[in-house]
Amino acid sequence: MSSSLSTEEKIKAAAKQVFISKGFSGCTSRELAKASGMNVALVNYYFRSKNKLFQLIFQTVMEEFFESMVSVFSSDLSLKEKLKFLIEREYAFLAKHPEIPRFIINELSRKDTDLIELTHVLPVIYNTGVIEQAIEAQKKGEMRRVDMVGITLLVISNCQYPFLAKPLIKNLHNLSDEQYQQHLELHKGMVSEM
Amino acid sequence: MSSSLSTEEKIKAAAKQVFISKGFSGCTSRELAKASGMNVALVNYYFRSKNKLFQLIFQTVMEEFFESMVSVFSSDLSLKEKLKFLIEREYAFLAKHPEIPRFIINELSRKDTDLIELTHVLPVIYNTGVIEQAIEAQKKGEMRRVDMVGITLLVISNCQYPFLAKPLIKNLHNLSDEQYQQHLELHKGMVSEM
DNA sequence: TATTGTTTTAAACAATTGTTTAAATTAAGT
DNA sequence: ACTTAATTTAAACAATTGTTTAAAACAATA
Repeated sequence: MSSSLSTEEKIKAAAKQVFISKGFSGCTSRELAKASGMNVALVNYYFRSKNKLFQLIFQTVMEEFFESMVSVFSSDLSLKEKLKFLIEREYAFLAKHPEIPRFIINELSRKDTDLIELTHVLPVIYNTGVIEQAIEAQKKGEMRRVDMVGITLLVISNCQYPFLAKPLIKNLHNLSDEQYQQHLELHKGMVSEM
Repeated sequence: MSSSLSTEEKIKAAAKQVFISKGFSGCTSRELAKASGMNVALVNYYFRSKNKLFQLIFQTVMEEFFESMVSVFSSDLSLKEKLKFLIEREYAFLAKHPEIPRFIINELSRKDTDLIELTHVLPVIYNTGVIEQAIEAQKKGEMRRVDMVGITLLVISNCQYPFLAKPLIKNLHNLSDEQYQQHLELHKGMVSEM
């Protein structure tokens, strides 16, 4: 099945996995090559350098990361429903890709990397009309007086952190994977209620 | 002033900074040495290896990290007051050391490191009597039916994440440091209310 | 002052890093 | 089949990695 992919795609797919789980400075060119069944020269033949390959992959990870968020915001729902749905979607995404928040936060905090352009994500979200909905709801007094930044911060805090801090919490409370999974479900319910 | 410290202390202090901001695999022995004004050989003279030095520093960072948490839990306060106070303390700590949550989560998720022992932290917390307080409060119906794991998860999610995700949120909403600071304050107030 | 042991230095070590070379292989077009 | 271009390979490159060596500088003690 993996042989049906082109060499370029194979390298990209493997590199994505390796970068996400070990970070840019946590892996070597040869590791990237070996993970895709290729050699070092091929990686640089297709992507020029380790850094270029990383940049490419980080970009796509970011896009996937915001995809569901934007899709929910642009849906035809009330603000309340949007938030509820967003939490649902976030948890589903993070259950599939639990390593991604750590990866993104990490690499964004690297000072030595080329600046990542996120500015194009912002207009997309703003264009979904969700901002207007929030202002409207506040006028009607349906919502606490918190701006959009506050809401997203609250929502993604409680969605992402439990995945982000899994090794910390597990270690701290001496939990098995199954036990932690249970707490995740409980937490999700609680977040949805607030 | 820095010259009043011993060589060993200078190296430790500098290495702490470097490790926290760049991670174990994000820095080199020579970088650690230079940051303390010493040379590579001295680092290994006092600490045997980069890995040993890291292990030592990670240990102390973890202890500092849990210190305030434990001190609050062992204080002579009601459960409600403890939680309120904990949030206050956490925010104060994180304002001083905003990089630490990322550092800890990151290094704990590394598969190739020697296992970190956190188990001694747990008994300390349990011995503060805070667990008994929680059970008591639940019996009296003063508290929602959530266990200790759920509470700590909720609290530290909302305390740590805003610092953790600063580069992400700032980038996403195009905020200045000052603007982000304002949102932090707002968020803190909201968390305290819940 | 001579003799310890401790601290610091510069240099070296082999191994690994990211990247490039140039030749070998395969594929495509005529 | 012949030619050209695209892909893959193994080997090499200089630079950097973590760590060690052995000698120098220093401090303490007698």
